[in-house]
Amino acid sequence: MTGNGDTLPAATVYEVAERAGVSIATVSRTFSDSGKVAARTREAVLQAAQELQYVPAAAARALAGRRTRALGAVLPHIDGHYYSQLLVGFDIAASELGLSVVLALASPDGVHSPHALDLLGRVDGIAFMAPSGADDEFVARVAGVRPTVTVARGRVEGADAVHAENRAPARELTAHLLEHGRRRIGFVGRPEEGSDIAGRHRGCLDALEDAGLSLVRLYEVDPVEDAGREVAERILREPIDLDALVCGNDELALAVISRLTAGGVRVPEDLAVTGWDDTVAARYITPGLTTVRQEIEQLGALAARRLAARIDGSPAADPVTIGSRAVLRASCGCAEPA
Amino acid sequence: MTGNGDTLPAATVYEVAERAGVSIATVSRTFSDSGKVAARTREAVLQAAQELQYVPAAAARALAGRRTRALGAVLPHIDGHYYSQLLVGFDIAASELGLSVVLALASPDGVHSPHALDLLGRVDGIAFMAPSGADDEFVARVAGVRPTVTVARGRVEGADAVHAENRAPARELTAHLLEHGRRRIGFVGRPEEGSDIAGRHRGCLDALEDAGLSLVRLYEVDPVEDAGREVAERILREPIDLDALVCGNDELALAVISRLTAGGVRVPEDLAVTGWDDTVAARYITPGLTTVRQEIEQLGALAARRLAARIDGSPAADPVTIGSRAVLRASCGCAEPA
DNA sequence: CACCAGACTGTATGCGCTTACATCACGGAT
DNA sequence: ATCCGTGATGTAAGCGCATACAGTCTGGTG
Repeated sequence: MTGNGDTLPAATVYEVAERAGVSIATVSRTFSDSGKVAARTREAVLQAAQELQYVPAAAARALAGRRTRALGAVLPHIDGHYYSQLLVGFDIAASELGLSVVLALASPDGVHSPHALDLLGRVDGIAFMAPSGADDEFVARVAGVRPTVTVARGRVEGADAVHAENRAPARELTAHLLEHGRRRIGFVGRPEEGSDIAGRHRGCLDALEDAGLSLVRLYEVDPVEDAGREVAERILREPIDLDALVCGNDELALAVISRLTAGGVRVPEDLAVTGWDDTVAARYITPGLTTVRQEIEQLGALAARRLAARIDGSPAADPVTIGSRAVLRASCGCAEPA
Repeated sequence: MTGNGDTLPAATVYEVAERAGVSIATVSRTFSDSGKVAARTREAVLQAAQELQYVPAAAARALAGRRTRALGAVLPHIDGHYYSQLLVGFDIAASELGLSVVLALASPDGVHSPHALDLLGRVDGIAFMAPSGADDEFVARVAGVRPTVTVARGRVEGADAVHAENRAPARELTAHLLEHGRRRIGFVGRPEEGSDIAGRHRGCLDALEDAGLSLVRLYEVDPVEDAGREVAERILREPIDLDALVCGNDELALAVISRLTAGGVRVPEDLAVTGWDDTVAARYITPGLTTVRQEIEQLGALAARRLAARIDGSPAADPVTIGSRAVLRASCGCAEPA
């Protein structure tokens, strides 16, 4: 038999109060440090609490205080750099604000489990970090009843929005390709209304227009490896006159490069390729992947802070955007650095 | 001005009860489907609830029901494949059991924010997914008062434990290296008591012993890219007679290969290298990284289910281990597949 | 036709905490 | 000496729900 198996009932304010020789109100005040407790008393309470291993019951606090002190985070249940960083930033910022984070992973297509609703009863505000999709309606509904922030999604009435910069960097990235002498450019990714990839697509078109050119081809696919491989295969099968491919994210770009290279296409000599996100693999593939790095953690932190502000009564604010910077490696045609 | 800014106070059982023409007990029963409600009544309640956009307040349920219906997950705040998958598995399993997940990220060195304590007041059970470290004491303390499960950590009295298989696969992997004719093998990673990497190290030694050999060198470093690069640099600087390197994880292996290759060492011809985790980059680097793949999601799911069982009264059970399988690519000396 | 077992539903209590409001002690101002 | 402001603490009333216990109503039995 390992351990005692059972757990003793936790101490309550009453027991702490009795032990410290004060009333429960004083215990409560001590733990919510409203500053209204004399130093001596405070010490005594803390001491008693420590001895009893007292931890305030969040449920009771939430019920009495009418706020849960928790934030909800909805993201697709896929692993990967982007969402991990987002979540890390969100959690750190939330915990700095004294808020807990409750998770609600949605399936990648945006369908929520019935428990996504439970979330509403658990938190003071919700951040939607999954890409726009089947849950648009749900988001709008939530935004009507709780402080809500969307992360890199289409605009929702009543919700705050935070974004990573897409259009301008995409424009620069594409312009960079043009400087390398590329002229026949294709884009890989589905530019869905309000999504990150739509912004990247737009920026790519901007640069092209600046140069009096137009996009040779749009491969409208999901931003996943499989889709990237398929695009590469289509290119190998029906060669078209393309000298650069701007991919909506690194997953696509990596798969494209890998498959194309295996098929005999030289990257970047025959075809330059760029990605977006600066994932780990981007710096291990050959040639190194030229991509865009963003402070996704900051984005997550921003979301948490906006939510907290809304909860504290601030009105919804204008969308906020965080910056990004290109990481030039070899896949665009630059010389591989030492 | 965007949105109404304010949120209406949420509906309660009282309002639903009144609208449906029943008592609050019936509303409560309907939502906790204890099966004690007549179909007609149930319909009426659901209807009323829908109209009022009623969502049960988790805090009140928790307080009255004496259980939060939430699990806590403690993991280091680093991004990466492994922890994402773990969390995804944990969350999916938890939500299938009707439980929410509250996050508590600890800094990578195991130091918890003061808010890690809050977690105790918020959940019915806690899973520690961060590697053993500065928080060992905290884990033991939690295990004394709440159902607790450790994931890939050293044994803790009173806590359940789940692990991924390490020793046996490491033995096989090393044996595979021996089959390739390698004899002078080194290990990269710090084999800390009870950790995954300790198991891998042990398995590596097993295979060596089986063959009457011994480890040529142990590079005892943290399992991160920087450390891998430093090991590679040390090897370039002070060449030692090594023909294979078993790395504690992919991060190390990738960094080692990358740096070594840049320094003129041919992998796998001069030196074979293996990793662990089968991260994304493992299949994009050249040569493809031979590594071990594990169903980390399953591990997370297992943790959630054990916790739920403990909460429902089951006693602590014996540690559980999930399997794994080697993924042979080219870095071990195998021919690169098509 | 009286009686009883279910099957439902209602009443009432309390989960552990926050927070208005009341109380009290104390010291300076008048 | 009296009055009153100030700061510290206590009192008590819920917060929204689960649930034990007590009805109420049906239909089947003897």
